Amino acid sequence: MDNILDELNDKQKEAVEYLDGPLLILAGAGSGKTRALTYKIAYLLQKDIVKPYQILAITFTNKAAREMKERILKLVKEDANDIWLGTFHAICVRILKREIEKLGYTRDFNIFDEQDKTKLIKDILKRLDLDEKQYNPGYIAYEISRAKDEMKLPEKYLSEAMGDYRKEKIAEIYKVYQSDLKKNNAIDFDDIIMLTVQIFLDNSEVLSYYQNKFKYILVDEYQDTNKIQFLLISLLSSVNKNICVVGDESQSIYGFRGADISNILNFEETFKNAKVIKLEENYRSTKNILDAANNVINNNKSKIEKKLWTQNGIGEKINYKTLQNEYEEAEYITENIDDICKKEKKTYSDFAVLFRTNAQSRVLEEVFLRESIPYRLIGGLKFYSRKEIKDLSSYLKLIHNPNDNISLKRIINEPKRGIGETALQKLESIARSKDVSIFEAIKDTENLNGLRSAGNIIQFRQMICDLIDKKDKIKVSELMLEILDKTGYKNELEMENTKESEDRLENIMEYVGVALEFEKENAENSLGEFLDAQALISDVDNIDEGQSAVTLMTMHSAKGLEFEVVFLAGMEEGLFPSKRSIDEDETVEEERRLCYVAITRAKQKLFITNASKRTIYGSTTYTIPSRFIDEIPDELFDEISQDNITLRKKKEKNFLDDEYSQVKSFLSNDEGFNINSKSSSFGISVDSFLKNINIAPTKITTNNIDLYEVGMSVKHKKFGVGKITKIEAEGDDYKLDISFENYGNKRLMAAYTPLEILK
DNA sequence: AAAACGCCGGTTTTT
DNA sequence: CCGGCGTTTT
Repeated sequence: MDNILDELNDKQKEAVEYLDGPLLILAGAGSGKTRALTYKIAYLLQKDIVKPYQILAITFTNKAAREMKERILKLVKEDANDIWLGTFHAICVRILKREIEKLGYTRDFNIFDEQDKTKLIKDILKRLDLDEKQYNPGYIAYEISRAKDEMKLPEKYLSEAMGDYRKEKIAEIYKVYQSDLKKNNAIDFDDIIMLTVQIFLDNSEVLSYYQNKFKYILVDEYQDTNKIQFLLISLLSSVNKNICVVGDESQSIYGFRGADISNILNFEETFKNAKVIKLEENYRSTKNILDAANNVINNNKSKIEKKLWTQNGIGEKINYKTLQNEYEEAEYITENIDDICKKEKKTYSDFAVLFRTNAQSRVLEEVFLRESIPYRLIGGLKFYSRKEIKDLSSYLKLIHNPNDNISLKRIINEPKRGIGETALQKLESIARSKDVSIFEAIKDTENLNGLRSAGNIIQFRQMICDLIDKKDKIKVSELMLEILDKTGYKNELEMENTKESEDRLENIMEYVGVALEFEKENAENSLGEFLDAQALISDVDNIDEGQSAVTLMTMHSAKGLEFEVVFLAGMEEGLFPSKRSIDEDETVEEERRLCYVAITRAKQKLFITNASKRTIYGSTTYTIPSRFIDEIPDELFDEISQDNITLRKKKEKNFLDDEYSQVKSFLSNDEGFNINSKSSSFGISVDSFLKNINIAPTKITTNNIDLYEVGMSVKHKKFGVGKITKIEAEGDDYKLDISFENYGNKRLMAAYTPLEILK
């Protein structure tokens, strides 16, 4: 521990030792940026430059915080637990717990999740008599969220909306939303940071306390911070000016949720006398993999010049394979995993399959299950959005904070206890007229006069009050069991005795297990702490490295992680880059950065796959390989992949103008295949399709077009059974004349037509 | 009050 | 294709 600096390269050492003012560490993928950060903290403590509690260190996930804490503990003996180390949200909740009363909330505030938020917005729309179709709750939520990212309170939002009727309406909704939250003594996810900043701005003594307290502020993954996070750290660092941020603009992938890449691009201008140190040596990947990543990212116009290099060997070449459909793609992946496991000394946990959308995971899971390959799926797991889990957690939230109307409304008649819609509506309007919460209204028995369900309501009230009395006396897990028992929730499920109810019970017990786990790790476990932790937890936080299983997750979730072998599945235009991004350069660039992140997760071996035909959400589309594949030089692919590439190139060359028009007329014809499908799915519109071909002519590798013969019986998805009457070559494709039994004669292009050969 | 039905809409990524 | 939600039915 005397010479922790010896374990660093020159640049990292420089970054650790530089202590005078703002420091920007530009660190490419796998260059040991987290390592530099960790060692810097250890160094600060070891040299006794600051006390642990004077350090504020912000990570992107709770898991990263946990790991960093462990590593610091190993390096220095100081108590790393006293460091303020966590995500922006975790840190701000901690501050809010101390300071939120200044804004008129109490410490027992609840944190609303997305579902609660949407419910509240829908409530408000009803109250304001606005049409949900015109004011899509999801869109409103998004707008409010973006506004909060920029510290725009309803008044500010309104002032900017002037003249725009719709925005003015949204401003009105936002205003009511905010005041409703407060009445519920609840905050939403974005409030966690916004309210913290608001407290700082309104209370100079509070701000100055934290400004002086934190002598050093460190931020990891700085490229993914948003405006308000920037504001927060600017405020906090403005006294001591010791702000050290680490990031890589090439890995900025959260623009869609307000992350502002200019935070990192403009760091030097914003923080005077900032020092910049670049970490450019990659310790993770082979040269081939790094080459691929560099080539891809070089297609982005906006980036800070830096060249990532490695002393690692050249390594194996990249494997690229186009499969017929998503099932074959999954099978190809499992086969390769099996194969590599057999031939090399690898375990399942060395592998990761990364995809763009969670929707892709279903087929992968299916095949992994069938092939008996253990896997763990990160994210997409809707455990917490399951009804039974939401119900139980709503009970907990109501008990913790009885003013939470959203939670109360969810469970007041769950399980059924004869408190119907009319009664609830009456109670709600009484509560509103008296400006109290619904639970508060229930407490006054006079308010129940004339309600048929008054008796039931009183019983409910008593039950909740009893549970509130108990909440601080027993453990959270015990409270859960008590709720399940006293409410009759458990009994009802047991009586139902179906497969579904059994599943639900199982889920509930798993949730109780989560609480037990929490109690083990947290000495001072209170209900509030448990609920906060639940609200802040992310999917990656739960990765259990211990078990030997292949990791399946989105490319976003993979940020910051690394694996020996990585599969990138579904590398297709419209999927990745996503359909919604391909019309704008800026968003494509973000997709490209995501691709860069995905590639650089791999240490030794990279597989890229796509399916020529993919079914998602019920509709099947023919696909075009992702432009990102073209951006990787051919020579980086292995021999087996070359056929795939040659085939594609050949198609490209022969893809002449008249064929474009054929494709176009074919597509607009509504015959055969549904590449467009106007409003739905991941398919590609004719325009983007053609635009794409023009930008980067790509192949259409599809059916085994060579297999068709005149006289063959074939089956078409829409036209049914028919016989091929004529085949004519058309570039690399064939025109098939088919006489269908029920639809007459049609002329179809072989490459675009899904035909089943009947013989 | 609860179950059953049927329609519509959304389906990128998430601390 | 799925879930959510409003409507109708019992």
